[in-house]
Amino acid sequence: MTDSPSSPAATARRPGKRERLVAAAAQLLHQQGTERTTLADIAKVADVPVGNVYYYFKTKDDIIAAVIEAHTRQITTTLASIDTEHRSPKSRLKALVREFAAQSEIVAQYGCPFGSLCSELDKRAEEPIPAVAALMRLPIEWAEKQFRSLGRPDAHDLALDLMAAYEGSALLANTMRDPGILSEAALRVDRWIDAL
Amino acid sequence: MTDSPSSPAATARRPGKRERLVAAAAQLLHQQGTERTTLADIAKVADVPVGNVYYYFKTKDDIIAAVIEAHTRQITTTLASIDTEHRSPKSRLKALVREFAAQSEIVAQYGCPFGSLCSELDKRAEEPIPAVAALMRLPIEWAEKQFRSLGRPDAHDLALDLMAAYEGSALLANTMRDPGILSEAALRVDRWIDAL
Amino acid sequence: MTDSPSSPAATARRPGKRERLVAAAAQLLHQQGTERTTLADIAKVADVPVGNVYYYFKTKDDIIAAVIEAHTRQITTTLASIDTEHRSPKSRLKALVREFAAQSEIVAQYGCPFGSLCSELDKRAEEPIPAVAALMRLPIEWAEKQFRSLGRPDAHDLALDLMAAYEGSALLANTMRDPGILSEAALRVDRWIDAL
Amino acid sequence: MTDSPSSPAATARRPGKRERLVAAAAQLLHQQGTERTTLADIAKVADVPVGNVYYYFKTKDDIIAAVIEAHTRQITTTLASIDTEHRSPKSRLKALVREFAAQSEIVAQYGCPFGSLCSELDKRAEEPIPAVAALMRLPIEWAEKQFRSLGRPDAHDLALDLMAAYEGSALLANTMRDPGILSEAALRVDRWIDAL
DNA sequence: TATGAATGAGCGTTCATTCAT
DNA sequence: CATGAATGAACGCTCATTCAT
Repeated sequence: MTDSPSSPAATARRPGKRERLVAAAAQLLHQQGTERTTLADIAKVADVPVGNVYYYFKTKDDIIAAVIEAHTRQITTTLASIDTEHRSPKSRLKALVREFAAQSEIVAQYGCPFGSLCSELDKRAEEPIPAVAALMRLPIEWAEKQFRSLGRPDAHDLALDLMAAYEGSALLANTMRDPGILSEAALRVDRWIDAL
Repeated sequence: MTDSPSSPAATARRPGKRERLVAAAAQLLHQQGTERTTLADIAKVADVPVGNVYYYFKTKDDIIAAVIEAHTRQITTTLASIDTEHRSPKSRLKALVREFAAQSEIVAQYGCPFGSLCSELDKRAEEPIPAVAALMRLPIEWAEKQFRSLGRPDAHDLALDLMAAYEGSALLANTMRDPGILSEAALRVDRWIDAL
Repeated sequence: MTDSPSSPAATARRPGKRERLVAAAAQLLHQQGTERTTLADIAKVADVPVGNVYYYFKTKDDIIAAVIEAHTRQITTTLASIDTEHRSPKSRLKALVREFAAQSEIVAQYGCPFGSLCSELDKRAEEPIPAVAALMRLPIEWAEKQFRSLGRPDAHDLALDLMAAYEGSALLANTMRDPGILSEAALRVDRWIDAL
Repeated sequence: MTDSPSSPAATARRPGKRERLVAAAAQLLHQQGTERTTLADIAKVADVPVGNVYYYFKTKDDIIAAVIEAHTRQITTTLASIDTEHRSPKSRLKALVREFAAQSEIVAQYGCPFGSLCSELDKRAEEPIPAVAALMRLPIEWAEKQFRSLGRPDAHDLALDLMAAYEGSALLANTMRDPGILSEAALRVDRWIDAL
């Protein structure tokens, strides 16, 4: 019986505890915010004893950093897969918009996972954390590239506007607890892209 | 001894302890966030003894509510004064945009005072707080009225887009610590209004 | 009924809670050492709720600093009272030795309160703490002055030897749990002073 | 396969894991004290996996006991080698004093390794630990023998005074961070021995 | 034997809130 | 009205010790 390549190792031990912790932290940070989420909360959701958390992460900030990293990776993956599955810049941009709109329900409940994290972490440190800014920079730069492919000289501004429209609509949708705000904004952005 | 009824007392104590508390809270909530701001912080900035805070506000949530109320009042005042000073819907909308852009420096440092408050308070309670939503609803409804005056049947959507553009740009400006993101977005919105 | 001058104030409140905390800390630091003494220990002995400790002392280090200060004050007082009650340098020095010898029982159990504190605190910080060194410097300088009054040009060395003899004997007495080691060493120092 | 019985194993592992642990513990106990030194610290300095420590030592107290034993052995060795290399009691005593003075730099930094250990361990247990007391008793008894050889009936007291002078000076040197205090005290003791 | 991982009790500290005067 | 003091629950974090392999 060969070891399936997806399983981490032959050792039956360690069923991705670190991953579970990061996933639990990401979920709780999104739902409760950084300050209201305790390490005990994270440990409980991940089903890991509290003391054991510190074997994987030296401080709470380290867990937060891991969550940011996980988000960054997810964004990168999503953008790469859009690049693979779509050829034209317009269809790529619209795919991103669709991706955003697909989360409208959860965003209306808890806000944009990236946006609210950026907002909160800004208050945690004096200096801005580069890794956090990357959460916004990555999709902006990607969108800019698409707009440039469309021959737009104002590609950077368009990318900023696109991202701002999403983050702003996410905030409004969350504040009003109305997913429609986000999904309808997405529709308008979609038409705007078509009209470019 | 002719103590005028409007003056607080014969004792030379500064007027408006409550006002000072609310102002201090508003400032600190903006700069440090709700969770990282302690009542002791607020009391110190307001120069009020800690124990005395509870004479004016039963709980921390009450102070936050007072801050929201103060913000609401300020928004109302601003919109009213725009109404007074400008006649045409377009110049009114552009006046609001100018108002937003004027804060770009402080917004880049601490985020939009209203937006980040909405974002944070969403995580503080299960149920959304109507007073918080009003912070967004008020300018949206006002803008909607202006767009309607311009004869736009999609006035509501335009108002949402306007506010989303501001809040989204504020978030990006804060995340990147770049006031230019906000002020340049304002320029584009300005031209967009002109072009309507 | 006049307010007795020794009572702190007319307010019946605050029966020297801070003093009780410092006294409890001094006792426990002596008996258990700095590291093994918890704030809960101190609070319990002082009969003060744990949370309340932080009203008086911001950190554990602050309590330790207060204990050092209390010790410093006690040393100063003792030396001053010896100065008052004795005229000749020799009888003063012998009074100090008597003071040391009087504590032989408790020193044999827990070590010299000053010496063991110096020893422990040395390991707590990179830099030496001046206030700690004063615990040793004060009696040394005082003794030096007495030896100088006796016309000894090597007054400083004699003072160091005197203090070293006490601290060394205290350590031996504590290690062997034998108060006799300290009290008999004191007798020999006494004769040594007489013979000068 | 002729694995000589004295060589640890065929695997090229470094010899003396246990020895390395004791050496690391001795060093860290001296520099950081017993309470501030963690098993992880010791394991890291000894370059031994944490989990493996417990194969050699059941508890932290066991490692401490091993350090005491190592110190005891070292003292015994030193005294024996002095006995070998010196014939007269006086030159032997002076050799010990020289031994003490040679460590003045490190003692000024971290205290006497034996003295501070005695001081700390006194606070760790209710009952005094005989093995700890031996750290002091051994050199005292050795010195007593030398003084007795010199025909001194007060040999025991002289030995106590000698050791007390060293330990006391070590404490002062450490507290003031001044190696000179110890080395100059050693000079005076040297002259005192000569004058006997 | 060897080792990375696990565990839980406890530590120093914070803070919203209450109380006595 | 005003205020310094009091309170306790909880938080982030540490660490000696144990466990599974």
